[in-house]
Amino acid sequence: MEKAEKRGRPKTLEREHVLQTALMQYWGVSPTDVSIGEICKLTGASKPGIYREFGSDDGLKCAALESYRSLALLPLFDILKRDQSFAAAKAALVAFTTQDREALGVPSGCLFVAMRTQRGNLGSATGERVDLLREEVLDAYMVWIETAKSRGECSAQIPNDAAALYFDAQNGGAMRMQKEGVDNATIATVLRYAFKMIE
Amino acid sequence: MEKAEKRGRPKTLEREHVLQTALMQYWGVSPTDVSIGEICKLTGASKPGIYREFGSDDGLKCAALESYRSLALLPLFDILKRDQSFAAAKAALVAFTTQDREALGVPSGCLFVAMRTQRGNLGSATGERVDLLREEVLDAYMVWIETAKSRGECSAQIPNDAAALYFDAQNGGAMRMQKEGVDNATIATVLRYAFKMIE
DNA sequence: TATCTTACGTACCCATAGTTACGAAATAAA
DNA sequence: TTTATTTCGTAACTATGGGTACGTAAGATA
Repeated sequence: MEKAEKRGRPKTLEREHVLQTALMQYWGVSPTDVSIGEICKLTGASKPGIYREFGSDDGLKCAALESYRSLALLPLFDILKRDQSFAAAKAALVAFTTQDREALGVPSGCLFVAMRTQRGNLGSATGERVDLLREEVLDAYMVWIETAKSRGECSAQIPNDAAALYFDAQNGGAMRMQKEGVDNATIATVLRYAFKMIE
Repeated sequence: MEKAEKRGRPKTLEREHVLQTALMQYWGVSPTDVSIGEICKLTGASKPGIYREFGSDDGLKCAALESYRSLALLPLFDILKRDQSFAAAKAALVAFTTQDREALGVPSGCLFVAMRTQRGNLGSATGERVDLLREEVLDAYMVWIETAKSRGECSAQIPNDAAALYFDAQNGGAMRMQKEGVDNATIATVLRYAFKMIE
């Protein structure tokens, strides 16, 4: 598994460490308020080192977003795609969204939501990735609702695309509340009421 | 009405013009992505002139927020306090939120919502004003719901504080959708479904 | 040992943004 | 006309942040 010894000076930059640090900072602080210099201080990496590894600020953010997708978005997709009742999925969504972040050692709020509101301040690579992810999320919601309707578990008249926007908006609202310091129990209450609507 | 002639060089800085320009920029672009220098270019005012008039970046933002309150938040409070049925008020909220901004010559989205998400990047004066306004908004929703319940127009079991957060979240979501380019008709659909929940 | 290759990191460049020092200009009062 | 007063705006200062030039270190190969 070890890569054969290559020529030249061996690389010492810890890619994963830098990436995880960047992710946590972007997530916990804000994707547009954490400088490369800050990441350097926190990881001990040098600026040129980070640029060699990620190409640019945009590249680092993009890589962090990709990590975030694996970490926080895939579980969401999993809930929506899992073979379970509409009601069970909604409950799982509430539970997932209002997890105790502190206990999990993970920041509150949602990096993806933050990047969407900061869309205009992101580099092209990250920005376009955000757009794609948005599509992916809305699509996942839509397929989920479609399935629920076809199974007769959801008889709401709302069009599927509007319903997808609706669920996405609820999630966004929950993340914003979390950032504003509303406690998770209250957020869960709000979400349950919001999700009760469509059934 | 004209102020008596005062000593010293007469003031030439057009306060209202600067304030309105700043408001529209903060609103249309983002409160944290418009520099004083930009406002200067747009209004012809000089930097020291603006500092003399508003004290600081924080002061200008705070003044702009105050203007925004009069322009966009008071009408909201008016809807909530007006003597009308719960259903009528909800309809009015939807209509107000999804007005054709272009036709009104006003940016899409909501400066107050934007400032809330940017809370950490605001100066102390603006930041604290934002906090106060948030209280004011949540309070207005709460009184409104309380009244509706006491009138028997709303029988939802949701606690009043959670309901206030709920409506606030819906509004925030709508503003975000508007910024992301979702058309007002779709937003109205989503909002109507969201508001249908509590009745 | 000499050379080629690759990565390292200090120190810098440049642009932007908030802020202000300060001399000039304009007006009323003396 | 001189003086006191008030505002004006150019040109700076300082800090920050994205990005990089370049000489050096560390290993493989010859």
